[in-house]
Amino acid sequence: MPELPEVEAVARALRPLVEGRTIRRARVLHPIAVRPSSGRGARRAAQDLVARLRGRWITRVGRRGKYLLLELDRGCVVMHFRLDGQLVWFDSHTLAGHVDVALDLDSGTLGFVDRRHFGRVQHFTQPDDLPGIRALGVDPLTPEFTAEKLADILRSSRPLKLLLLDQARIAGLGNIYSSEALWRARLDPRRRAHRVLPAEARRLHKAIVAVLLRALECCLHPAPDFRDPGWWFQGLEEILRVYGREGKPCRRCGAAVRRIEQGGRSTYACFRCQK
DNA sequence: CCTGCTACCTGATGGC
DNA sequence: TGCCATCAGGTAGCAG
Repeated sequence: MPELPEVEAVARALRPLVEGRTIRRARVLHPIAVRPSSGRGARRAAQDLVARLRGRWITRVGRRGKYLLLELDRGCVVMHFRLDGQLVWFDSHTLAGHVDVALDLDSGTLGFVDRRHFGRVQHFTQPDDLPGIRALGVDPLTPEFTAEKLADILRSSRPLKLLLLDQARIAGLGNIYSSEALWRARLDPRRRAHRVLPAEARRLHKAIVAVLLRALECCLHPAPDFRDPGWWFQGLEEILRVYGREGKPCRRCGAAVRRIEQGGRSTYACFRCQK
C-alpha cells in the first residue's frame, strides 16, 4: 500500500542498514518478482539479476515517486512495492517466511516480500532506463513543485482525482492521499481540472504538500522496523480524514462521507464541503 | 498525443 | 463450515 510518504520513510530507515554494504550474493526465490513488465522471461531475468548484483556495493538509497532505488557502484536496483510489497531484514543469511528476493550483504540480508507478486525488483544501468521512472512527473516534496507548476498540471479536462493519480504529472500520490488532499482543499474529486480557479489551485497545492508531510511524519514515528516480519506503519489510519470513512461523519461539517468510483477505483469525499 | 479500460496476482472479508 | 463474490493503498499495455 505504499505511496510517497511510506516509500520515503522506508528509504530513510534503510540507509544506515545498507549504504556502503556489499552484495555478496542475490537470491531470487520467486522469479515472478523480477520478471520484466512484458510479463515473460522470469527465469532468464532472475539469472541476469543474480549475475549483475554479485559483488556490487550499495552507494546510496534513493526514491523516485513510489520507486525505491538502491544505487550501486555499477547500475541500480529498482524496487516497486505496488500494493502489498515490503522489505524485511535478517541479521543472518537464514530466511523465514515468504521472501521473493534476498540480497545477502556483508552485514545481514535484505528481503523483498510480496505474496501477491504485483511488486518488482529489477536492475538497470540507470533508473531512467525504466520507462515508468523516465515518465515520472514532479516530486511534490521538492522545491520544483510550486503553485505555478500545479496550475500548469491542471490544464487538463480530466477529473481532479484521476489527474492527481497520474504519476506522469505528480509522482507519488496514490489512491489514499489524493482523496485526502482533495478533502483538505475542499475540492470535488469529480471537478474537471481546468475548471479549477487560481485560488482553488493554490489551496490544492498547499493541501497536497501538507497531507504528504503529515503522513511522512507519521511514517517516521516510529520508524520502520524491518526486523519485525509483521511490521507495518502504525497510526496511519488515525490521520486519515476521509479515506475509508464511507458513511461516517465528515470531520469538518458532519455530513456523511461518500464513496464513489472513478477510473475503477474508490474515491472518498464529503460532497457538502467539497465543491 | 491523450484518455479510459483491463489484466496482472493473491489473500482477506462478508454474505448466504 | 464451506463456498463464492467482492475488494485491496498500482501500473503497463492496449484500443479508440
